[in-house]
This record gives sequence, C-alpha cells and structure tokens, in this order.
Amino acid sequence: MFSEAELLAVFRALSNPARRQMLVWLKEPMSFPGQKPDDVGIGVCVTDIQQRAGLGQSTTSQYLAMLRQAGLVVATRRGKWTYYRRDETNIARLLDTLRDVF
Amino acid sequence: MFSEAELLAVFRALSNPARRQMLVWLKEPMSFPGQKPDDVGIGVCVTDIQQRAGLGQSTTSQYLAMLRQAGLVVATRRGKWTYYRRDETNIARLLDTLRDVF
DNA sequence: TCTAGATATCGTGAATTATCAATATGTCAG
DNA sequence: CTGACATATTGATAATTCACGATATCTAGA
Repeated sequence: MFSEAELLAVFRALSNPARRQMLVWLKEPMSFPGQKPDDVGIGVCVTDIQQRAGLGQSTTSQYLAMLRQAGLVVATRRGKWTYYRRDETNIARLLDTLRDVF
Repeated sequence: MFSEAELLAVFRALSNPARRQMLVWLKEPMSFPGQKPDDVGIGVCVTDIQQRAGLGQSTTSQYLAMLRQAGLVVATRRGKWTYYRRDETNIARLLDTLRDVF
C-alpha cells in the first residue's frame, strides 16, 4: 500500500505542529476569512493559510509542498493562485495502512 | 484524547525508520532469535532489539526510550534486563484519535 | 510588453536530530 | 563486596530541519 519511503514522508510531514495544523484546518475551508463558497471544492490559497499560520510566505509554501509530496493534500493552480485541499481518498488509505502496519 | 504534545512525541518517534521498525518487530516477539516463550508477555530485551536493528547499544536504548515516552511501548525491568513490549491499548487509542483528528 | 501580485525556489544561520563511543548505574553471581 | 553483564546517560560531531529574507517564476490585466 504505502511504501517505506512514502510512510517516511508522511511521518516527517506530520512531525511538525504547523504542518499538522494546516492539514486539520483544511477540513474546514470556510473557516478561513475571505474564503468564497465557490472555492471550497478546490481548496484554500497559500496566502490565507499563511495568515492563519503566522509563518513567512516561503515557509508556508514549502510546508504545503511537503504535505503535497507526502500525498496528504492536492494543489490546483487557478490563475495566480494555488489552492490546496486535503486528499481525502489518500488520507483514508493512509489510515487503513496504519491500522494494518501498526 | 491525545494532547498536541503527545501527538508531537508520537509523530517524531515514528518519523525515524529504525524506530518505526522496532515497533513493528515487537508485534512478533518470537521472531527474535533466542526469545523464550515465557518472556513473550513481557517483551523483548534491548540487546535482542539492538542486534536486529544493527545500531549501537546507546542508540537502541535511546530510541526505545523515545517510543516509551510517546506511549507506544512499555518497559519492564526484570533482573539486569529491560523488556520492551508494545502498548497495544494505547496504540489502538492513538489510531482512534488519528481517525478523529485527521 | 510591462507591471503587480501570488507563489515557488534558493541561500542562509540557528536549532534539532542521528548516531556513536565513553562512562555511569543497576543487578546478579560468587 | 567484586566482577561481569545489561541498560541508561552523557558528550561529541555530522547531518537534517526550521524559518526567514531575497530572489525567481508565473499569470492576469493595463
């Protein structure tokens, strides 16, 4: 299911509180100020996540990239913005794997 | 259920492949050479885990301490030996929490 | 095409982790 | 009480992560 390398990426990504929070925050896209109902399906843009996290822009971008490489979120570019949303299918698959492995 | 600090300890502990493997290995105590059937209930001693991991003695001891602090294993001292076994109850509780939180 | 805004990437220094060897502690046997 | 052994703790260094500012890239619009 998940290779050793994939599990490593996942645990490394989640071993940081800020990144873990981002993943939880994305469960409720509408909780972000200024989030448009039309955009819920596509996700939340980097700037909005950055505001909430209180981190620098580059840090936020990198952290989201890590979550994406770990297969936890999906990025979609629309215009100048990149929207991030949870990859619910893969997260469910991950939880199943964790049940099997641990 | 699990506090933020506890989750941090868990993910940090599991973000290292050697520590993750130890936790998996401990599912099968009898898979360790020289493991006595009588000791299965109490766990596996540090030296046996160290042999399998191919790490130094101090490293192994520290890694097991990390797993213990994360609530993933339980240590029992018997004579000169310290036996480590999985804390299945807490691991199950953890998996439930992960399902809730993520 | 030029510019401004959003995001990504690069380069950095501080903090943390990985891992070991050396040493300390704790326990049994004699 | 000593010696030998199992484990824990300490000290050290290389590698990695954290988080930032600076810079590069991409895109929409003037």
